Amino acid sequence: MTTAARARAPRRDAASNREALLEAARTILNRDPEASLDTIAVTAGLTRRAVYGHFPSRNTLLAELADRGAARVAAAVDSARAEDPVLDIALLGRLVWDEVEHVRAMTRVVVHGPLRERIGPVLGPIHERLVTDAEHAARLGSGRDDLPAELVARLIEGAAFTVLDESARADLSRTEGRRLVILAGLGALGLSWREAHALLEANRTLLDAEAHP
Amino acid sequence: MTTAARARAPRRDAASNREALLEAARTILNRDPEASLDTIAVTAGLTRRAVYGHFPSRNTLLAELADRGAARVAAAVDSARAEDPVLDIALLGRLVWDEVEHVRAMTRVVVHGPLRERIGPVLGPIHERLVTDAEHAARLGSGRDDLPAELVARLIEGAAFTVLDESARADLSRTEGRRLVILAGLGALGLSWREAHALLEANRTLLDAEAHP
DNA sequence: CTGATCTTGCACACCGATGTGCAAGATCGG
DNA sequence: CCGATCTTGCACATCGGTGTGCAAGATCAG
Repeated sequence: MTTAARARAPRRDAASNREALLEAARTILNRDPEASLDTIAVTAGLTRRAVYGHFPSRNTLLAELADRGAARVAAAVDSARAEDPVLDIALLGRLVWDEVEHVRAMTRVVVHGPLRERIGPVLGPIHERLVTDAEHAARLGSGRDDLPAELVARLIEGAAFTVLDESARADLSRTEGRRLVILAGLGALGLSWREAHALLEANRTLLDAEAHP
Repeated sequence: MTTAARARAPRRDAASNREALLEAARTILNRDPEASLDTIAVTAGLTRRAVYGHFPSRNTLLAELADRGAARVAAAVDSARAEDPVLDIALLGRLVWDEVEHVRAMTRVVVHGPLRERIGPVLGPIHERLVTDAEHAARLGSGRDDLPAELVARLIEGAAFTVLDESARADLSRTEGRRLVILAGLGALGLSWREAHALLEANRTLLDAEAHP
């Protein structure tokens, strides 16, 4: 950058160790979101002291982890969109679910903790899309009209988190999680369970392995 | 108890200070569940050191707080029961809501934190009642049949916590909270929003000031 | 092989929290 | 008023965590 360029390229295990730290943090924090830096370092095969050779502080590590996750979710969310608002909410559930189900226990902490503001640029648009869908569905008569769309969107988000908790507790399969997060979301939107069930039957791709309608 | 009886009755401010500590803990912990013992003591008009004259440890204080809340919830829950399972779930929502809405932020921490086992005897029966209602409703065709009753019960509980979070965020009124917790619960059970709405219209006492059907 | 780069192991300072000991003081009961 | 009871203020120990400094060693690039 400035005057003195590096005399030599960095050792190649520097990058791999850095990745190992992020990977270990992902694993450990998903088990215990309050885990100490030492636990993370040891899991990565390093010492706590060595961490500070890669990250200036604990928070920096966590921030980078959150950034990566947020980027993946953002890309997934932008990859597809449905015209019908009810279908779009189901689709949104599936897209987000696929990106967060492998960090189930961590998700709530990241979204509701101090890192929330950091991933705000990702969360905001998702929330707005839910609000738009909710009021669109209400106008069409397919979604509830007895609560403000803003509130409906929050109920749907809350339902998704409940499924996240439950799936971490009961160790649900990926497909079961998809189904559950969609059913719970549509229930919050005001659909009867038969309607939600029928929608899933009519759109089997929502549960399929790789679907980008 | 044993040989040496107290020479004199305890000072009357001992009891009142003890109550002040519990009251302060309720207030402070509801704002910040991680609040320090010092904050609680000062709020009660005492010193941190004085707390140990009433409680042997921080945890003891919290435990007594949880016990009192649990006792109130247990009494409320046992005060009424409806024949129809759907109506019973709505009723249950209202009964519990009225007892916990004044400690909104604290509820999730107590139920999901280390004090959970302490209030287990209260939580257990409520959960069982929800499960029974859910499978009963499924048999009648009024509740969802596409998920195990155990899971449906958890979704209903999760919906209630979502409403709790939202009500703390948006400072909803007591009545709005009642309505919301019932609607969210019935949505998780699989009712359409029109059905849920109709049920509330047919049972206005669910939202009334003092109803014991 | 040489030397830069990375890791380690120790040390330390710092922070915020809980829990105790003890003496002096304030407060209330009889 | 006397004395038991409660509160205070201080010091201290303990614990677990983060962040740094420094020297010695391991590791890898060239």
